Amino acid sequence: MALEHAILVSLLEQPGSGYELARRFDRSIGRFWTATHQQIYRVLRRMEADGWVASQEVPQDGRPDKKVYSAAGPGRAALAGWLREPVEPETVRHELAVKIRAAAFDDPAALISEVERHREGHAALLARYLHGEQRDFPDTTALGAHEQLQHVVLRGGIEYERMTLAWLDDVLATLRRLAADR
Amino acid sequence: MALEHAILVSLLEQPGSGYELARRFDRSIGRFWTATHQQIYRVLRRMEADGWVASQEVPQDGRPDKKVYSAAGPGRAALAGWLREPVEPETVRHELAVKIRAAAFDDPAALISEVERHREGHAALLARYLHGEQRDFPDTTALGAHEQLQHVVLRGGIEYERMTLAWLDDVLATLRRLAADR
DNA sequence: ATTGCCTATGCAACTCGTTGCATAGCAGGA
DNA sequence: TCCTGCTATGCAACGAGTTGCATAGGCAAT
Repeated sequence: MALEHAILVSLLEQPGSGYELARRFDRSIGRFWTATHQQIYRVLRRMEADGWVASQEVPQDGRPDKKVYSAAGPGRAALAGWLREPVEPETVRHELAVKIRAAAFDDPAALISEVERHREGHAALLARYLHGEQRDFPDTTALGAHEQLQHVVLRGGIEYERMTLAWLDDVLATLRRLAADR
Repeated sequence: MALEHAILVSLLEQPGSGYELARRFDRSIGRFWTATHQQIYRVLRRMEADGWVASQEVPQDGRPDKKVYSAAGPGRAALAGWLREPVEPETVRHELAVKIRAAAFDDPAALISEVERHREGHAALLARYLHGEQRDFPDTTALGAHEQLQHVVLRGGIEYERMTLAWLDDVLATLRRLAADR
């Protein structure tokens, strides 16, 4: 289970409430590990019971109180131990790829608009990543260890999106060729 | 839920038993949708109850009997309907990426051998994909619709592995630089 | 002879993850 | 004014997915 570890990393980078964590997962972390707010709240309670994180009630005016969590000693130790254990290679759940193979048993043209929609989503995400890179890493010559590691993960996201865009163009060309042949 | 649909596609391409499907998921399909044999057996039973697939007992000598499943009419219809519904973008569960960010709070050098191990795995997979491409698509000028769609999905896998290899080299260079700086 | 692996299917128990709903105050627009 | 949406947390129920184990014959190597 890596959700605990992803939460720990996020809390070490910056303490926050369950709600704030959920938004971080929606934004940056979500490309590598997704989680809904339900999962996050449940895991946070378990982690607190295990002493991995500590929480503090923070009253706010104009909005509900929040419980701000931060990583505790045992959590850091657990993270260090996990770092030294091997992990499985990443898994991908790619429904669109299943659909493309399925299109062989139906009309390939029916998939074109769907693939175009996915292409737009990936293009928007790439733009957001590139914008974030400009903002957070304007000068790559003088970065600390922390920033260098964040940056190399971001570069992974950027390259993934570029690759995916090029592939979706390949898919679209194939589907259009097949549609024209009929 | 796309497991049903992935199974249907696989059975349309070639009928087979639960055990055979599990091996196909381990090999080719597994890069886009993973499933254990447990899940496959369970879903096959449900699909048969729903009339999506039909099965036939096949006695074998020297090994246990098997139940060979094939896609039935209602299954094909369900697949055609699913093709016209939008699906979510793919999700990635990338523990290694979480680890790389976690390394900022520990010793980055501790990750080097792990990343090298992952690199080897991806290099082996790329080699297998390229070998499969040579074997299954030696002449790309005269492919049917079916083969063109299979090929474009395979090209996606190939490009994914190439991209990942390049990124892992980038990660290794970063980790080694950080280790040398200490 | 025993051990381990492959084919083939399945049960039981568990954890992971999603979906729908509820509460509750405040802000902003039609 | 009403409706929508944001912040903030949580319960309950369900479905997806994993892990451990069981059966059972055949094959190959030690």
